[in-house]
Amino acid sequence: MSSRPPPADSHEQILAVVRRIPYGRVASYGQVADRAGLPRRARLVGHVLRCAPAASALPWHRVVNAQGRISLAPGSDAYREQRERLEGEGVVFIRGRIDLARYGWQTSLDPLLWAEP
DNA sequence: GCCCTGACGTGAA
DNA sequence: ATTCACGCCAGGG
Repeated sequence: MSSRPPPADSHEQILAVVRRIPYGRVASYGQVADRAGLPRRARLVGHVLRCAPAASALPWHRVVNAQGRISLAPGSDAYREQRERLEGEGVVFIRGRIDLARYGWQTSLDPLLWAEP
């Protein structure tokens, strides 16, 4: 058996994880890779997303880098589209950054976990 | 085949 | 906060 999943499977795994990111939340490339069973393959996630058609139903915009910043050239069309999609879901940008403690997927400050009665 | 680049991450200085 | 180095590896030239 292979110690590593074949490329095709890796792509499917990554896409599957991205599809699971909830509305209004964001996940980092590393987090997606991790949950896809591909630790330290953050760059592969970026590559897969780049190859993925923008017209697909994939919520690619919910994937940002570990600093809560959009990893696309600031000012580019792609950058604007990702930011607009996220803001449309209620995600707030502060000086170009997203507070991962609040909008990150499955973080300790998840409002659902700390919700008061 | 080799070399460089890149939608990244982490840790150290 | 910023810079540097290293790990990882698919594609393109």
